[in-house]
Amino acid sequence: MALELRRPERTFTIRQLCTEFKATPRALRFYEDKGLLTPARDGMNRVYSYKDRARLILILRGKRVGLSLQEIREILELYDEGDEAAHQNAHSLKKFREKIVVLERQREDIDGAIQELNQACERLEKHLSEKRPDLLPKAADYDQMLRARLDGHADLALAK
Amino acid sequence: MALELRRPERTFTIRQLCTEFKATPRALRFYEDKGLLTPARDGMNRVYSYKDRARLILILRGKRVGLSLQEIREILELYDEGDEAAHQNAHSLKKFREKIVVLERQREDIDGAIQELNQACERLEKHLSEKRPDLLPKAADYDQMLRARLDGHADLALAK
DNA sequence: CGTCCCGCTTACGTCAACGTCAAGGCATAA
DNA sequence: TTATGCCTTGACGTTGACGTAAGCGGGACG
Repeated sequence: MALELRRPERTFTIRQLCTEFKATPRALRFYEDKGLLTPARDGMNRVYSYKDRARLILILRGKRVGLSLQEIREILELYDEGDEAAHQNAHSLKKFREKIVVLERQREDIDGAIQELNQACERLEKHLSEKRPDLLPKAADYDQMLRARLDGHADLALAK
Repeated sequence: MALELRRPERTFTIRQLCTEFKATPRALRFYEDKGLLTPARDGMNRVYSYKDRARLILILRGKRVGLSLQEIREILELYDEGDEAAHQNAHSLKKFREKIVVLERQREDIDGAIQELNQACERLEKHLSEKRPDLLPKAADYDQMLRARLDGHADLALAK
């Protein structure tokens, strides 16, 4: 099935991409409005290519790390216009470097936040095990959590 | 000076905190509106304690990692009600664990985004060095960047 | 044949996180 | 005294990223 998806001539409907990546048709059309996607058309209907799908993956990940659609568009544009407008590109270069700095700090922040949440969890578990051990999560719940985590990564696995 | 800041009885005006953390008074009042901060008052004026300042640090970092003010409030609430409502805390525990999973994925996303931005930068630099080497950043600019980065971390150094 | 279900477009609504006035209080400086 | 400056509380405006509803066209199903 992963092989199916990888076949370059393969195309997708809007709904297929939406269900695959848990987006909405409205969102994809919005991205198109903003120039981040330009799917082909079959009559009126949008037809997304394998490349469009790859762009969508980049868009969604960009969003998750806090990039604006505007910034994401700049990155995407860089990918398909190998050339032209060297002046603008100098500007892009500066902005990208700045963004990298921001993201690196963001990663530090996330590490810190994870640490603190872990500490908070430990405190909570200790508190609960003393006062209300009945409310502590059971082995079954933990199992459930692991499965959820894997589900969350399913699209990433398909994406590479 | 760091010792000054650490003295627990030390208080802060709204503007002091704003300049220290590059926020605006409007933002701090907004956080108060939403229940994330509850500074004391001297007449009409807000008086922020050392603890308020610590909360603000958590708020700002929470924002940087993409938490909503709502979520940040939940975390903060957990910090000062060490007790009571064990049932609710069991719920908090679950939410925190989920949030940790989200953050871990987010860190992966950030690593990927940094990689891509770096690649994009390399391509841009190569492109520029061939066509418009005059537009390439100079050593002075790099110096400037490093200074900016250090400034950005000054508050963190004071904060810990 | 009607009626779902998709899909399309256009247009207005919404929500978070503030920004931006407006109108005024209190204090210090000229 | 007036002026300057920081603080206050509303109240309304803004921006980004969509949601939602209205209205139409086209296959598929019963």
